[in-house]
Amino acid sequence: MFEKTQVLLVEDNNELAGSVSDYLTALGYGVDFAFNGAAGLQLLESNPYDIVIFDIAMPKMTGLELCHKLRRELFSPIPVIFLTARDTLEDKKAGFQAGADDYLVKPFALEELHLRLQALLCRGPRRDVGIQKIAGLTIDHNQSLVCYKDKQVRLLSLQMHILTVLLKHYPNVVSRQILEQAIWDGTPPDSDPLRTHIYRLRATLEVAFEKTVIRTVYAKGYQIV
Amino acid sequence: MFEKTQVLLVEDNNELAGSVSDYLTALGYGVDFAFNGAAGLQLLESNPYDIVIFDIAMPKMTGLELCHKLRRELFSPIPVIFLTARDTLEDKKAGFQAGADDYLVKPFALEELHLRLQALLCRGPRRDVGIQKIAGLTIDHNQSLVCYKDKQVRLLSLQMHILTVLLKHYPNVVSRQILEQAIWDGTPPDSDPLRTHIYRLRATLEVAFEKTVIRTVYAKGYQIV
DNA sequence: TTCTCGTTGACATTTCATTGACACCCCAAC
DNA sequence: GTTGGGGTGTCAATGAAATGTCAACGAGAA
Repeated sequence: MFEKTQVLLVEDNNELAGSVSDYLTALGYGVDFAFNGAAGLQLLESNPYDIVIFDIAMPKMTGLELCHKLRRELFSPIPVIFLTARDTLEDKKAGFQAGADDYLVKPFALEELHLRLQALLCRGPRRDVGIQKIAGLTIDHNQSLVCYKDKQVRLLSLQMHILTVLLKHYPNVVSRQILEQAIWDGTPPDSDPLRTHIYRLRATLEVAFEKTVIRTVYAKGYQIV
Repeated sequence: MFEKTQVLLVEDNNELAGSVSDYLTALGYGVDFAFNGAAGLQLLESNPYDIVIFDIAMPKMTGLELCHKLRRELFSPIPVIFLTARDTLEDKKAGFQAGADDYLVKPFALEELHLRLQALLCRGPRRDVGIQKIAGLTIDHNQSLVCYKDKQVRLLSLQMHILTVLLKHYPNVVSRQILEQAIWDGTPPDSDPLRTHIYRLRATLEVAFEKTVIRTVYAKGYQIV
Protein backbone atom coordinates (compact mmCIF):
# COMPACT_ATOMS: atom_id res chain seq x y z
CA MET A 1 0.00 0.00 0.00
CA PHE A 2 2.54 2.59 1.07
CA GLU A 3 5.63 1.40 -0.72
CA LYS A 4 8.82 3.01 0.46
CA THR A 5 10.59 5.64 -1.52
CA GLN A 6 13.60 3.87 -2.99
CA VAL A 7 16.90 5.70 -2.76
CA LEU A 8 20.16 4.66 -4.35
CA LEU A 9 23.28 5.86 -2.59
CA VAL A 10 26.58 5.63 -4.45
CA GLU A 11 29.47 6.58 -2.20
CA ASP A 12 32.93 5.14 -1.64
CA ASN A 13 33.40 6.46 1.85
CA ASN A 14 32.13 3.67 4.07
CA GLU A 15 31.57 5.73 7.11
CA LEU A 16 29.60 8.47 5.42
CA ALA A 17 27.61 5.97 3.42
CA GLY A 18 26.70 4.19 6.62
CA SER A 19 25.49 7.26 8.41
CA VAL A 20 23.48 8.54 5.45
CA SER A 21 22.00 5.13 4.92
CA ASP A 22 21.08 4.73 8.57
CA TYR A 23 19.57 8.17 8.70
CA LEU A 24 17.40 7.67 5.62
CA THR A 25 16.40 4.17 6.61
CA ALA A 26 15.25 5.48 9.97
CA LEU A 27 13.12 8.01 8.12
CA GLY A 28 11.38 5.22 6.25
CA TYR A 29 13.21 5.23 2.95
CA GLY A 30 14.37 2.07 1.26
CA VAL A 31 18.09 2.54 0.70
CA ASP A 32 20.29 0.61 -1.73
CA PHE A 33 23.97 1.13 -1.74
CA ALA A 34 26.96 0.92 -4.10
CA PHE A 35 30.66 1.57 -3.44
CA ASN A 36 31.60 2.79 -6.87
CA GLY A 37 30.19 4.12 -10.09
CA ALA A 38 30.23 0.84 -11.96
CA ALA A 39 28.31 -0.96 -9.25
CA GLY A 40 25.91 1.97 -9.06
CA LEU A 41 25.24 1.79 -12.77
CA GLN A 42 24.48 -1.88 -12.53
CA LEU A 43 21.93 -1.28 -9.80
CA LEU A 44 20.39 1.58 -11.73
CA GLU A 45 19.93 -0.61 -14.76
CA SER A 46 18.17 -3.34 -12.86
CA ASN A 47 16.10 -1.51 -10.25
CA PRO A 48 13.68 1.36 -10.30
CA TYR A 49 14.69 4.14 -7.92
CA ASP A 50 12.87 7.28 -7.00
CA ILE A 51 15.99 9.30 -6.43
CA VAL A 52 19.76 8.80 -6.42
CA ILE A 53 22.57 10.32 -4.38
CA PHE A 54 26.06 10.31 -5.91
CA ASP A 55 29.48 11.04 -4.57
CA ILE A 56 31.70 12.52 -7.26
CA ALA A 57 35.17 11.15 -6.53
CA MET A 58 34.87 7.39 -6.80
CA PRO A 59 36.87 4.48 -8.19
CA LYS A 60 35.76 2.69 -11.37
CA MET A 61 33.50 5.49 -12.49
CA THR A 62 33.09 9.02 -11.11
CA GLY A 63 29.73 10.36 -10.11
CA LEU A 64 29.89 12.79 -13.01
CA GLU A 65 30.33 10.04 -15.55
CA LEU A 66 27.63 8.01 -13.91
CA CYS A 67 25.19 10.91 -13.98
CA HIS A 68 26.07 11.63 -17.57
CA LYS A 69 25.44 8.04 -18.56
CA LEU A 70 22.19 8.03 -16.64
CA ARG A 71 20.88 11.03 -18.56
CA ARG A 72 22.33 10.58 -22.03
CA GLU A 73 22.30 6.80 -22.35
CA LEU A 74 19.66 5.48 -20.02
CA PHE A 75 17.52 8.56 -20.64
CA SER A 76 16.50 8.49 -17.02
CA PRO A 77 14.61 11.40 -15.52
CA ILE A 78 15.36 10.35 -11.92
CA PRO A 79 16.34 13.19 -9.59
CA VAL A 80 20.07 13.23 -8.86
CA ILE A 81 21.80 14.83 -5.88
CA PHE A 82 25.55 15.18 -5.77
CA LEU A 83 27.24 14.88 -2.43
CA THR A 84 30.84 15.99 -2.57
CA ALA A 85 33.70 17.85 -0.96
CA ARG A 86 34.40 19.75 -4.16
CA ASP A 87 32.99 23.18 -3.67
CA THR A 88 34.35 25.35 -6.47
CA LEU A 89 32.05 26.92 -8.98
CA GLU A 90 33.64 24.85 -11.74
CA ASP A 91 32.82 21.67 -9.90
CA LYS A 92 29.24 22.67 -9.37
CA LYS A 93 28.96 23.65 -12.99
CA ALA A 94 30.25 20.26 -14.04
CA GLY A 95 27.76 18.61 -11.74
CA PHE A 96 24.71 20.45 -13.00
CA GLN A 97 25.82 20.10 -16.58
CA ALA A 98 26.12 16.36 -16.11
CA GLY A 99 22.43 16.45 -15.27
CA ALA A 100 22.26 16.92 -11.52
CA ASP A 101 19.24 18.40 -9.78
CA ASP A 102 21.00 19.46 -6.63
CA TYR A 103 24.52 19.72 -5.34
CA LEU A 104 25.37 19.49 -1.66
CA VAL A 105 28.85 20.25 -0.37
CA LYS A 106 30.46 18.16 2.39
CA PRO A 107 30.40 18.48 5.25
CA PHE A 108 26.66 18.81 5.38
CA ALA A 109 23.84 18.25 7.85
CA LEU A 110 21.94 15.03 7.28
CA GLU A 111 18.80 16.97 7.84
CA GLU A 112 19.58 19.30 4.96
CA LEU A 113 20.05 16.32 2.71
CA HIS A 114 16.63 15.15 3.74
CA LEU A 115 15.08 18.55 3.08
CA ARG A 116 16.54 18.67 -0.41
CA LEU A 117 15.55 15.08 -1.03
CA GLN A 118 11.97 15.89 -0.20
CA ALA A 119 11.97 19.01 -2.32
CA LEU A 120 13.10 16.99 -5.32
CA LEU A 121 10.70 14.14 -4.70
CA CYS A 122 7.65 16.33 -4.85
CA ARG A 123 8.54 17.63 -8.29
CA GLY A 124 7.75 15.89 -11.51
CA PRO A 125 10.44 14.16 -13.56
CA ARG A 126 12.91 16.07 -15.68
CA ARG A 127 11.65 17.04 -19.07
CA ASP A 128 14.87 17.57 -20.90
CA VAL A 129 16.00 14.00 -21.13
CA GLY A 130 16.02 12.44 -24.59
CA ILE A 131 12.74 12.59 -26.44
CA GLN A 132 9.95 14.17 -24.50
CA LYS A 133 7.56 11.56 -23.27
CA ILE A 134 4.69 12.67 -21.11
CA ALA A 135 1.31 11.22 -20.33
CA GLY A 136 1.76 8.42 -22.86
CA LEU A 137 2.45 10.89 -25.63
CA THR A 138 5.76 11.23 -27.38
CA ILE A 139 6.37 14.52 -29.06
CA ASP A 140 8.96 15.60 -31.56
CA HIS A 141 9.21 19.36 -31.63
CA ASN A 142 11.39 19.47 -34.71
CA GLN A 143 8.89 17.76 -36.91
CA SER A 144 5.73 18.72 -35.05
CA LEU A 145 4.96 15.07 -34.61
CA VAL A 146 2.94 13.51 -31.83
CA CYS A 147 2.87 9.80 -31.22
CA TYR A 148 0.70 7.56 -29.11
CA LYS A 149 1.06 3.78 -29.25
CA ASP A 150 2.70 3.55 -32.68
CA LYS A 151 0.16 5.93 -34.14
CA GLN A 152 1.49 9.29 -35.10
CA VAL A 153 0.15 12.56 -36.38
CA ARG A 154 1.57 15.84 -37.59
CA LEU A 155 0.19 19.00 -36.02
CA LEU A 156 0.03 22.57 -37.15
CA SER A 157 2.55 24.68 -35.33
CA LEU A 158 -0.01 26.55 -33.31
CA GLN A 159 -1.75 23.38 -32.24
CA MET A 160 1.62 21.96 -31.38
CA HIS A 161 2.26 24.97 -29.26
CA ILE A 162 -0.98 24.54 -27.36
CA LEU A 163 -0.25 20.90 -26.74
CA THR A 164 3.23 21.76 -25.55
CA VAL A 165 1.91 24.20 -22.99
CA LEU A 166 -0.66 21.71 -21.77
CA LEU A 167 2.00 19.04 -21.44
CA LYS A 168 4.32 21.41 -19.64
CA HIS A 169 1.73 21.75 -16.91
CA TYR A 170 0.63 18.12 -16.94
CA PRO A 171 -1.13 16.77 -14.97
CA ASN A 172 -2.43 20.15 -13.85
CA VAL A 173 -5.34 22.03 -15.33
CA VAL A 174 -4.22 24.98 -17.43
CA SER A 175 -6.41 28.08 -17.47
CA ARG A 176 -7.37 29.74 -20.71
CA GLN A 177 -5.60 32.84 -19.50
CA ILE A 178 -2.26 31.10 -19.12
CA LEU A 179 -2.74 29.35 -22.41
CA GLU A 180 -3.51 32.56 -24.26
CA GLN A 181 -0.71 34.35 -22.50
CA ALA A 182 1.75 31.67 -23.55
CA ILE A 183 0.59 31.37 -27.14
CA TRP A 184 0.12 35.00 -28.09
CA ASP A 185 3.02 36.12 -25.95
CA GLY A 186 1.23 38.47 -23.60
CA THR A 187 -1.14 40.04 -26.07
CA PRO A 188 -3.98 37.67 -26.84
CA PRO A 189 -6.48 38.77 -29.56
CA ASP A 190 -9.80 40.31 -28.57
CA SER A 191 -11.96 37.45 -29.69
CA ASP A 192 -10.87 33.99 -28.73
CA PRO A 193 -9.34 31.87 -31.42
CA LEU A 194 -8.31 29.48 -28.67
CA ARG A 195 -11.74 27.89 -28.77
CA THR A 196 -11.38 27.04 -32.41
CA HIS A 197 -7.85 25.79 -32.01
CA ILE A 198 -8.69 23.55 -29.13
CA TYR A 199 -11.59 22.26 -31.16
CA ARG A 200 -9.37 21.42 -34.10
CA LEU A 201 -6.56 20.06 -32.00
CA ARG A 202 -9.03 17.77 -30.32
CA ALA A 203 -10.48 16.67 -33.62
CA THR A 204 -7.03 15.93 -35.02
CA LEU A 205 -5.88 13.96 -32.00
CA GLU A 206 -9.13 12.10 -31.69
CA VAL A 207 -9.08 10.97 -35.28
CA ALA A 208 -5.45 9.92 -35.04
CA PHE A 209 -5.45 8.23 -31.66
CA GLU A 210 -9.10 7.25 -31.27
CA LYS A 211 -8.88 8.57 -27.75
CA THR A 212 -9.77 11.67 -25.79
CA VAL A 213 -6.63 13.59 -24.99
CA ILE A 214 -7.79 17.01 -23.83
CA ARG A 215 -10.40 17.46 -21.17
CA THR A 216 -12.33 20.60 -20.36
CA VAL A 217 -12.68 21.55 -16.73
CA TYR A 218 -15.55 24.00 -16.67
CA ALA A 219 -14.56 27.53 -15.68
CA LYS A 220 -11.01 26.33 -14.97
CA GLY A 221 -9.35 25.40 -18.21
CA TYR A 222 -8.02 22.41 -20.09
CA GLN A 223 -6.09 19.36 -19.06
CA ILE A 224 -4.28 16.43 -20.67
CA VAL A 225 -5.70 13.07 -19.61
CA MET B 1 7.00 31.80 -30.57
CA PHE B 2 10.01 31.43 -28.29
CA GLU B 3 9.01 33.72 -25.50
CA LYS B 4 11.49 34.50 -22.75
CA THR B 5 11.51 32.65 -19.50
CA GLN B 6 9.89 35.02 -17.03
CA VAL B 7 11.56 35.42 -13.65
CA LEU B 8 10.21 37.31 -10.68
CA LEU B 9 12.81 38.65 -8.28
CA VAL B 10 11.65 39.84 -4.86
CA GLU B 11 14.51 41.44 -2.97
CA ASP B 12 14.78 44.54 -0.80
CA ASN B 13 18.49 45.06 -1.30
CA ASN B 14 18.66 47.34 -4.29
CA GLU B 15 22.22 46.63 -5.18
CA LEU B 16 21.91 42.87 -5.14
CA ALA B 17 18.63 43.01 -6.98
CA GLY B 18 20.25 45.11 -9.66
CA SER B 19 23.15 42.79 -10.22
CA VAL B 20 20.99 39.66 -10.27
CA SER B 21 18.54 41.33 -12.57
CA ASP B 22 21.26 42.53 -14.94
CA TYR B 23 22.90 39.14 -14.97
CA LEU B 24 19.71 37.26 -15.77
CA THR B 25 18.56 39.81 -18.30
CA ALA B 26 21.88 39.46 -20.11
CA LEU B 27 21.28 35.72 -20.22
CA GLY B 28 18.00 36.26 -22.01
CA TYR B 29 15.53 36.00 -19.18
CA GLY B 30 12.68 38.41 -18.73
CA VAL B 31 13.03 39.76 -15.20
CA ASP B 32 10.36 41.47 -13.12
CA PHE B 33 11.19 42.99 -9.82
CA ALA B 34 9.58 43.78 -6.47
CA PHE B 35 11.27 45.18 -3.41
CA ASN B 36 8.97 43.76 -0.77
CA GLY B 37 6.72 40.80 -0.20
CA ALA B 38 3.44 42.62 -0.67
CA ALA B 39 4.49 44.02 -4.03
CA GLY B 40 5.76 40.58 -5.03
CA LEU B 41 2.45 39.00 -4.21
CA GLN B 42 0.63 41.52 -6.33
CA LEU B 43 2.84 40.75 -9.31
CA LEU B 44 2.44 37.03 -8.77
CA GLU B 45 -1.31 37.34 -8.80
CA SER B 46 -1.43 39.21 -12.05
CA ASN B 47 1.38 37.74 -14.13
CA PRO B 48 2.43 34.25 -15.05
CA TYR B 49 6.06 33.56 -14.10
CA ASP B 50 8.16 30.53 -14.80
CA ILE B 51 10.18 30.81 -11.62
CA VAL B 52 10.55 33.14 -8.64
CA ILE B 53 13.49 34.18 -6.50
CA PHE B 54 12.75 35.42 -2.97
CA ASP B 55 14.80 37.11 -0.36
CA ILE B 56 13.67 36.13 3.14
CA ALA B 57 14.12 39.24 5.25
CA MET B 58 11.92 41.90 3.68
CA PRO B 59 9.58 44.67 4.81
CA LYS B 60 5.79 44.28 4.45
CA MET B 61 5.93 40.53 4.04
CA THR B 62 8.82 38.11 4.50
CA GLY B 63 9.82 35.70 1.78
CA LEU B 64 8.67 32.83 3.95
CA GLU B 65 5.19 34.25 4.28
CA LEU B 66 5.07 35.02 0.61
CA CYS B 67 6.11 31.51 -0.32
CA HIS B 68 3.62 30.06 2.10
CA LYS B 69 0.81 32.13 0.59
CA LEU B 70 1.91 31.17 -2.89
CA ARG B 71 1.68 27.48 -2.13
CA ARG B 72 -1.23 27.26 0.28
CA GLU B 73 -3.48 30.00 -0.99
CA LEU B 74 -2.67 30.58 -4.62
CA PHE B 75 -1.90 26.89 -5.05
CA SER B 76 0.91 27.77 -7.39
CA PRO B 77 3.43 25.12 -8.42
CA ILE B 78 6.01 27.68 -9.61
CA PRO B 79 9.58 26.83 -8.64
CA VAL B 80 10.81 28.99 -5.76
CA ILE B 81 14.43 29.75 -4.87
CA PHE B 82 15.30 31.46 -1.62
CA LEU B 83 18.24 33.79 -1.61
CA THR B 84 19.26 34.75 1.87
CA ALA B 85 22.03 35.39 4.33
CA ARG B 86 20.45 33.10 6.89
CA ASP B 87 22.42 29.90 6.82
CA THR B 88 21.38 27.88 9.85
CA LEU B 89 19.72 24.55 9.49
CA GLU B 90 16.59 25.91 11.12
CA ASP B 91 16.36 28.65 8.53
CA LYS B 92 16.75 26.22 5.69
CA LYS B 93 14.16 23.97 7.23
CA ALA B 94 11.74 26.85 7.46
CA GLY B 95 12.42 27.70 3.85
CA PHE B 96 11.80 24.25 2.46
CA GLN B 97 8.78 23.76 4.65
CA ALA B 98 7.31 26.97 3.35
CA GLY B 99 7.45 25.32 -0.04
CA ALA B 100 10.83 26.26 -1.51
CA ASP B 101 12.55 24.22 -4.17
CA ASP B 102 16.05 25.47 -3.53
CA TYR B 103 17.84 27.57 -0.97
CA LEU B 104 20.95 29.55 -1.77
CA VAL B 105 22.99 31.27 0.93
CA LYS B 106 24.50 34.73 0.43
CA PRO B 107 27.08 35.53 -0.63
CA PHE B 108 26.73 33.37 -3.71
CA ALA B 109 28.05 33.26 -7.24
CA LEU B 110 25.61 34.55 -9.82
CA GLU B 111 26.59 31.63 -11.95
CA GLU B 112 25.49 29.17 -9.30
CA LEU B 113 22.15 30.88 -9.14
CA HIS B 114 21.84 30.39 -12.85
CA LEU B 115 22.80 26.72 -12.62
CA ARG B 116 20.17 26.09 -9.99
CA LEU B 117 17.63 28.11 -11.91
CA GLN B 118 18.16 25.96 -14.96
CA ALA B 119 17.99 22.77 -12.95
CA LEU B 120 14.60 23.79 -11.58
CA LEU B 121 13.27 24.99 -14.90
CA CYS B 122 13.76 21.66 -16.58
CA ARG B 123 11.78 19.80 -13.97
CA GLY B 124 8.08 19.17 -14.08
CA PRO B 125 5.63 21.11 -11.90
CA ARG B 126 5.33 20.36 -8.21
CA ARG B 127 2.88 17.65 -7.45
CA ASP B 128 2.04 18.50 -3.90
CA VAL B 129 0.53 21.94 -4.19
CA GLY B 130 -3.16 22.38 -4.10
CA ILE B 131 -3.48 19.08 -2.35
CA GLN B 132 -4.79 19.22 1.16
CA LYS B 133 -5.55 16.45 3.59
CA ILE B 134 -7.97 17.19 6.40
CA ALA B 135 -10.55 15.24 8.30
CA GLY B 136 -9.94 12.09 6.28
CA LEU B 137 -10.56 13.91 3.02
CA THR B 138 -8.01 14.61 0.34
CA ILE B 139 -8.69 17.67 -1.71
CA ASP B 140 -7.12 18.59 -5.00
CA HIS B 141 -7.89 22.24 -5.56
CA ASN B 142 -6.35 22.19 -8.98
CA GLN B 143 -8.80 19.69 -10.35
CA SER B 144 -11.66 20.31 -7.92
CA LEU B 145 -11.36 16.74 -6.80
CA VAL B 146 -12.23 15.33 -3.41
CA CYS B 147 -11.18 11.87 -2.28
CA TYR B 148 -12.17 9.70 0.63
CA LYS B 149 -10.82 6.19 0.94
CA ASP B 150 -9.93 5.71 -2.73
CA LYS B 151 -13.31 7.01 -3.80
CA GLN B 152 -13.16 10.29 -5.58
CA VAL B 153 -15.59 12.85 -6.90
CA ARG B 154 -15.35 16.06 -8.89
CA LEU B 155 -17.10 19.09 -7.42
CA LEU B 156 -18.47 22.24 -8.97
CA SER B 157 -16.30 25.19 -8.21
CA LEU B 158 -18.78 26.80 -5.85
CA GLN B 159 -19.33 23.60 -3.93
CA MET B 160 -15.59 23.23 -3.77
CA HIS B 161 -15.40 26.69 -2.32
CA ILE B 162 -17.94 25.90 0.37
CA LEU B 163 -16.14 22.72 1.32
CA THR B 164 -12.85 24.59 1.49
CA VAL B 165 -14.26 27.16 3.88
CA LEU B 166 -15.78 24.47 6.06
CA LEU B 167 -12.50 22.59 6.16
CA LYS B 168 -10.58 25.73 6.94
CA HIS B 169 -12.57 26.03 10.15
CA TYR B 170 -12.60 22.31 10.88
CA PRO B 171 -13.58 20.98 13.35
CA ASN B 172 -15.52 24.09 14.32
CA VAL B 173 -19.03 24.97 13.31
CA VAL B 174 -19.20 27.63 10.60
CA SER B 175 -22.11 30.07 10.63
CA ARG B 176 -24.07 30.78 7.49
CA GLN B 177 -22.99 34.38 7.75
CA ILE B 178 -19.32 33.56 7.64
CA LEU B 179 -19.90 31.11 4.84
CA GLU B 180 -21.83 33.62 2.76
CA GLN B 181 -19.31 36.31 3.48
CA ALA B 182 -16.48 34.07 2.32
CA ILE B 183 -18.18 32.79 -0.80
CA TRP B 184 -19.78 35.93 -2.15
CA ASP B 185 -16.89 38.08 -1.09
CA GLY B 186 -18.72 40.38 1.30
CA THR B 187 -21.86 40.89 -0.73
CA PRO B 188 -24.09 37.85 -0.42
CA PRO B 189 -27.30 37.80 -2.54
CA ASP B 190 -30.66 38.74 -1.00
CA SER B 191 -32.13 35.29 -1.13
CA ASP B 192 -30.04 32.43 0.10
CA PRO B 193 -28.59 30.18 -2.56
CA LEU B 194 -26.41 28.69 0.15
CA ARG B 195 -29.22 26.34 1.15
CA THR B 196 -29.36 24.88 -2.32
CA HIS B 197 -25.64 24.59 -2.61
CA ILE B 198 -25.23 22.86 0.70
CA TYR B 199 -28.01 20.53 -0.33
CA ARG B 200 -26.29 19.63 -3.57
CA LEU B 201 -22.86 19.41 -2.04
CA ARG B 202 -24.26 16.99 0.49
CA ALA B 203 -25.97 14.97 -2.16
CA THR B 204 -22.84 14.76 -4.24
CA LEU B 205 -20.61 13.74 -1.35
CA GLU B 206 -23.14 11.30 0.03
CA VAL B 207 -23.56 9.51 -3.27
CA ALA B 208 -19.81 9.34 -3.78
CA PHE B 209 -18.67 8.42 -0.29
CA GLU B 210 -21.78 6.74 1.15
CA LYS B 211 -21.20 8.75 4.26
CA THR B 212 -22.45 11.93 5.91
CA VAL B 213 -19.83 14.64 5.63
CA ILE B 214 -21.61 17.85 6.54
CA ARG B 215 -23.66 18.21 9.67
CA THR B 216 -26.16 20.94 10.42
CA VAL B 217 -26.04 22.56 13.83
CA TYR B 218 -29.41 24.18 14.28
CA ALA B 219 -29.33 27.98 14.30
CA LYS B 220 -25.52 27.88 14.38
CA GLY B 221 -24.25 26.70 11.04
CA TYR B 222 -22.54 23.76 9.40
CA GLN B 223 -19.71 21.49 10.37
CA ILE B 224 -17.56 18.77 8.82
CA VAL B 225 -17.74 15.45 10.60
C1' DT C 1 -2.48 31.44 -58.84
C1' DT C 2 -3.37 27.96 -55.34
C1' DC C 3 -2.67 26.27 -50.94
C1' DT C 4 -2.06 26.63 -46.08
C1' DC C 5 -3.50 28.10 -41.88
C1' DG C 6 -4.73 31.57 -38.32
C1' DT C 7 -8.68 34.33 -37.36
C1' DT C 8 -13.43 35.84 -37.03
C1' DG C 9 -18.22 35.67 -36.13
C1' DA C 10 -22.55 33.36 -35.84
C1' DC C 11 -25.12 29.90 -33.76
C1' DA C 12 -25.81 25.61 -30.91
C1' DT C 13 -25.02 23.31 -26.76
C1' DT C 14 -23.62 22.53 -22.13
C1' DT C 15 -22.82 23.85 -17.56
C1' DC C 16 -24.06 25.76 -13.50
C1' DA C 17 -25.65 29.53 -10.05
C1' DT C 18 -29.83 31.42 -8.71
C1' DT C 19 -34.59 31.79 -7.68
C1' DG C 20 -38.88 30.66 -5.65
C1' DA C 21 -42.25 27.57 -4.02
C1' DC C 22 -43.31 24.19 -0.80
C1' DA C 23 -42.44 20.78 2.88
C1' DC C 24 -40.27 19.64 7.01
C1' DC C 25 -37.92 20.15 11.40
C1' DC C 26 -36.38 22.30 15.65
C1' DC C 27 -37.36 24.55 19.87
C1' DA C 28 -39.27 27.73 22.98
C1' DA C 29 -43.49 29.72 24.85
C1' DC C 30 -47.75 28.57 26.17
C1' DG D 1 -48.24 18.36 24.69
C1' DT D 2 -49.38 21.58 21.76
C1' DT D 3 -48.53 25.31 18.92
C1' DG D 4 -46.35 28.64 16.02
C1' DG D 5 -42.64 30.83 13.72
C1' DG D 6 -38.20 30.80 12.17
C1' DG D 7 -34.62 27.87 10.50
C1' DT D 8 -33.68 24.26 7.14
C1' DG D 9 -34.30 20.56 3.36
C1' DT D 10 -36.05 19.54 -1.22
C1' DC D 11 -36.37 20.26 -6.00
C1' DA D 12 -37.76 21.92 -10.58
C1' DA D 13 -37.40 25.80 -13.53
C1' DT D 14 -34.96 29.78 -15.24
C1' DG D 15 -31.40 32.36 -17.38
C1' DA D 16 -26.73 33.74 -17.95
C1' DA D 17 -22.12 32.48 -18.86
C1' DA D 18 -18.82 29.19 -20.66
C1' DT D 19 -17.80 26.21 -24.25
C1' DG D 20 -18.43 23.55 -28.68
C1' DT D 21 -19.23 23.67 -33.59
C1' DC D 22 -18.39 25.12 -38.08
C1' DA D 23 -18.33 27.84 -42.28
C1' DA D 24 -16.13 31.60 -44.32
C1' DC D 25 -12.63 35.14 -44.76
C1' DG D 26 -8.02 36.79 -45.73
C1' DA D 27 -3.03 37.18 -45.29
C1' DG D 28 1.09 35.11 -46.51
C1' DA D 29 3.77 31.32 -48.62
C1' DA D 30 4.70 27.97 -52.28
